[in-house]
Amino acid sequence: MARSSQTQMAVLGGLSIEPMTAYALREAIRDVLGHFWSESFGQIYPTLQVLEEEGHVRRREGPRARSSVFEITESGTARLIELLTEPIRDTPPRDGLLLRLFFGRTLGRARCRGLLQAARDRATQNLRGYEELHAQLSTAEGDTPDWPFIEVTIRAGIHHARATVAWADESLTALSTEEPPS
Amino acid sequence: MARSSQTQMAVLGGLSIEPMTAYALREAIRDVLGHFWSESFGQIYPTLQVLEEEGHVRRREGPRARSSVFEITESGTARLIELLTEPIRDTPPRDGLLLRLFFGRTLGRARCRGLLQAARDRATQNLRGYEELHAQLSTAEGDTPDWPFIEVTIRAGIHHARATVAWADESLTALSTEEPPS
DNA sequence: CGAGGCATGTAACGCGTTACATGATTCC
DNA sequence: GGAATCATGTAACGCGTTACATGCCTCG
Repeated sequence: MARSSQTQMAVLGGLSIEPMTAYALREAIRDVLGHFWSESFGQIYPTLQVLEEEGHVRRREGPRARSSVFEITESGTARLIELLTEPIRDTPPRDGLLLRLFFGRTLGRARCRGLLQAARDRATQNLRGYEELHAQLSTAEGDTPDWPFIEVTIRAGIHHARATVAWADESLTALSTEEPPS
Repeated sequence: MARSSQTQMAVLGGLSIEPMTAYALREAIRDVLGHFWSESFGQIYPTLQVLEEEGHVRRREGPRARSSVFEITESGTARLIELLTEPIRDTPPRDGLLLRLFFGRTLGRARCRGLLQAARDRATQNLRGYEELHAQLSTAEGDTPDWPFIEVTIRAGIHHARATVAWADESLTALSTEEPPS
């Protein structure tokens, strides 16, 4: 009974879609899972070694000398389902933007508006990113069984980005006056 | 030039609104900042000691023996502004729900729908929580200069909760068929 | 033949949580 | 007088990031 690992979930999950090198796995996580997940090299390599020892992944010769392509084994798939079924461990929230806005009286209205505008810009940019990602992946993966699930995660990003834009607009209006109304 | 600390920001910010004991500070952070921030005892106490040594907070006799009420000093306010002005350090995202849904093919549609339904329920519950919080604080703090900013953070929660509900509904529909369409 | 990207790993460090440990006060 | 809550702190541990260290391969 190995202890639970979120990194194992992401690694096994990635390999369940397609065998890859550790390097490619990291890129895939960054580019595709990037808006809701992250893993660093320092986690991925040791995790792959552990998974190999436990027989959950198999190492094959890679495209170059000293490079390896990893593929998931049957026991790895079982382990993945086990991990996926575990209760979600929610990380304590830490939103630096909201924390700053909360203390907006001290920070000042002008700076708050700056932060809100920046957040709005980022959100619209993200929105475009999601649309690109959706277009790109729907042609590449559109007819694989993974696609409907991938799409769900992208649409989560879209919904949240839109909500952020609406909230930022509303808040910019609310904080528009330089001095609070008497 | 002390190193940046997110905990210092939350602690000084809390005390900038009202002097409190460490215990009350933790409760305030949990109850009011809870939906976008968290601090644990293990952080709050050492941070208060550091801030006291640096002269950013002052310790006064508390309501009981061996208890202290902390209040922010002038240099503490300056330090708070300094911290508030620092660029936002965004924590790498880690959304366990989206990670599981992404690997939904392996997890199975039924379980995905379960997760989505649970997320939807939680979001509607949060929504109610925000409304309560809004009502409660708007009477308690409604005419303080902090209120407009507090309201902005609550409305962020409301917007995101609504977005989550809409996304969950849409996704439940998308994943409603037991077998993928041929 | 050099720059940049592919590829693999290790080690140190910091942040933050959890669990532990203790005691005062209030309310029933 | 006992339970719950207020109150203060410490210590160990784990997770994850960052920085470091190394080398191959391809393209221009």
